[in-house]
Amino acid sequence: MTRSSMTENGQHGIPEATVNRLPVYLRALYALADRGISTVSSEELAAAAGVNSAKLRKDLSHLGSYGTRGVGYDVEYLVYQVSRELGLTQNWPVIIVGAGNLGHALANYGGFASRGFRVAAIFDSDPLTVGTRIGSQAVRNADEIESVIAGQGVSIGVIATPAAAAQAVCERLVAAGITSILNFAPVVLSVPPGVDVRKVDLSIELQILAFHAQRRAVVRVNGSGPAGGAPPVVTPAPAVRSASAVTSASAASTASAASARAVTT
Amino acid sequence: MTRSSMTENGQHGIPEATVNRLPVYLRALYALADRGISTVSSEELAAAAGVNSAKLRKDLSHLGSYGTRGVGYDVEYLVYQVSRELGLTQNWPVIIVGAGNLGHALANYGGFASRGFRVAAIFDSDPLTVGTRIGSQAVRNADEIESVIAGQGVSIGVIATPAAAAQAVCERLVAAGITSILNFAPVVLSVPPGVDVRKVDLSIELQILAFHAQRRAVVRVNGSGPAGGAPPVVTPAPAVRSASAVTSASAASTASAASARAVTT
DNA sequence: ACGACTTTGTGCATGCGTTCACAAGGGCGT
DNA sequence: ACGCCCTTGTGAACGCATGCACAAAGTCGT
Repeated sequence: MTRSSMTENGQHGIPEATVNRLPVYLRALYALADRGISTVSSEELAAAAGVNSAKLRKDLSHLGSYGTRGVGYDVEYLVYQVSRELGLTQNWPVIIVGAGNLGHALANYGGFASRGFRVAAIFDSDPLTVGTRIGSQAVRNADEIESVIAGQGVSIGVIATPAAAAQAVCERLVAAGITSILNFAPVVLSVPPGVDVRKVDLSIELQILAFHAQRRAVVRVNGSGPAGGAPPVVTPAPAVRSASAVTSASAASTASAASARAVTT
Repeated sequence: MTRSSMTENGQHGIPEATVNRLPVYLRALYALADRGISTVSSEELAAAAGVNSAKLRKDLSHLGSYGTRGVGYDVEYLVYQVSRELGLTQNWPVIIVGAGNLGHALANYGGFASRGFRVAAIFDSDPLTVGTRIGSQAVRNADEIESVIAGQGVSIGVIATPAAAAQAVCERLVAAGITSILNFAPVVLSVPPGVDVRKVDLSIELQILAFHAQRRAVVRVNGSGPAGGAPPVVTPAPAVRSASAVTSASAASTASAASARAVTT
C-alpha cells in the first residue's frame, strides 16, 4: 500500500542531501531519548544535529507529517520513522575485508553492530592473520568471501585493505553479489552501475583541513608566511613550466624522483 | 556564507566543492606520475579521479591556467600547483587524541605522514595506555596536550576518543589554539566560529548505504520484502503515536515496548 | 468554549554546483 | 609558413539545495 498521498514519494522522493543528514538526526534523537526526553521541537533537534531548523523540518517533511504543530516531534516515534526510512529495521550483515590496523579497529567498533548492522565476517589474505580473533570473530581466509556472502545474504561490504588490493577486492565482492561498498582504501574504485560506493579517506579530509588552515593563516599574515604557530615550511621543488620540453622523456625520471619521497599507503 | 564574496579571485575564489575534490585529483596525479606519465588530458585525469571532465577542467581553472591547449596538463607541474593550493608545501604537524583502536590505526597509517603531514604526538588519558609505543611515537599523557600544541605550533587535531569525551577534548584543543579538527567520534561537535571541523563517521556511512540498498531491494521486489539475499527482518517496536501522553517521562525506558502494529517493512 | 500562543510544514527566492557546448588557443604535419 | 586538429577554458542553462517568512494547525490557559 502506498502510504503517501501526493506523488508517491515513498521511494524516490527523498533528496540525496536529506538522506545524508538522516543518520545525524537519528543519532541526535537517540541521544535525546537516552536523556529521557520524549518530545522535541525542530529548533532543539536542529541544534543537536548542528543544522538549520528550517532545513530539518523540510528534511523530515520528506518522510511524512510526523510532527505535531505547537508541540514538536515525538522522539520515540520519530526514531522509528527515520530508522525505517534508512532501512535499519532490518539487521544488515556486513563483511569487512582486510584485518590490518583499520580492519581491526572497525571490527571492534562498538557503534558498528549496535544499531542495524552486524559484522558477519572479517577476512584477510595473510595466512599469519587468518585465524586470529578480533572480538568475537575469527579472521577468515579470503577464499571464503564468496561463500559467506552467498550463505548469509550479505549486500554490504567494507574494504579496509591496502590501496593496491582494493580494486581487485572490490570486483570480487561485486561479482559475489555485494551492491554496497564502504571503501577505506585511498583509491577511486570503479564499479558497474547499480553498485553503490562510499569512501572514507583520512588523508583527503586532512588535506581539506589544510587548505582552510592555510587560507586562514595567509589571510591573517596577509600574503606571506604560513600559520601563526610557525610550522616549518618545506617547499618542494616547483617544476618549471617549460614551453618546449613538454614531450621530453626526462619528465618521467623526474616524476619518479618526486614519487621516491612519496610513500604509498 | 564565508565564500568568495570579494571579487578577489586571485586566491580565495575557489568553491568549496572544488576544494573537496582537489585531493582526489592530487592522488590521481601521483598515481600517474608513478607510472611515468608526464602529460595527461582532462579526459584521462577525470577518468582516473572518477569525475566528469568538464568539472575537472572548471575545477582546475580556479587555480589558474595550467594546461596546454591541444596537449593537456603536465603532471609534475600540476602536482605542485595543486599541492601548493592545498597548503601541502608545508609539513603540518598533527596531534591525535585517543590511542584506542582507532587512534592506533591512525597513528600507524602510512599515508598519513607521507604527504604534507606528520604525527606530532598521540595522547591518551588512560594511565595504562600512556607510555606504550605506537610506531615511532610514544603515547603521551593528555596533560601535555597544551604544551605540545604551543611548542610545535600545531593547528590540526584529530579526535579519536569515545563519544562521551569528544566535546570536552574539542574545547580543550580549541582553547589551546587548534583551529582545524578532524573528528572520528560519533557526536556533533560545537565549536566557536573560526574553527573548522570535519567528521568521519563509519556508522553514518553505513546507514546511508543501507538506505540505498533498501531502496534497491524494495524496487526489485516491488513493494514487499527486503533484499533478495534475504537478510532476516528484525522489525523493532514502532512507537504508537499517542495524542495525549506526549509529556510522559517513561518513553525513554520503554523504547523497546511491544509494538501495537506489525509494520511490514 | 474560545482566543492567544506555539510550532510545523511549505511556497518562494536565491545562490551554488553541474553539465553542455563551443570559441579560443596552441601544437604538429605538410 | 600555414592550416588542420586537438584540448583547454568558459559562457550559459539547468537543476538542486538552502533559508526566509508565513499561513495552517493544533495546544494550552483562562
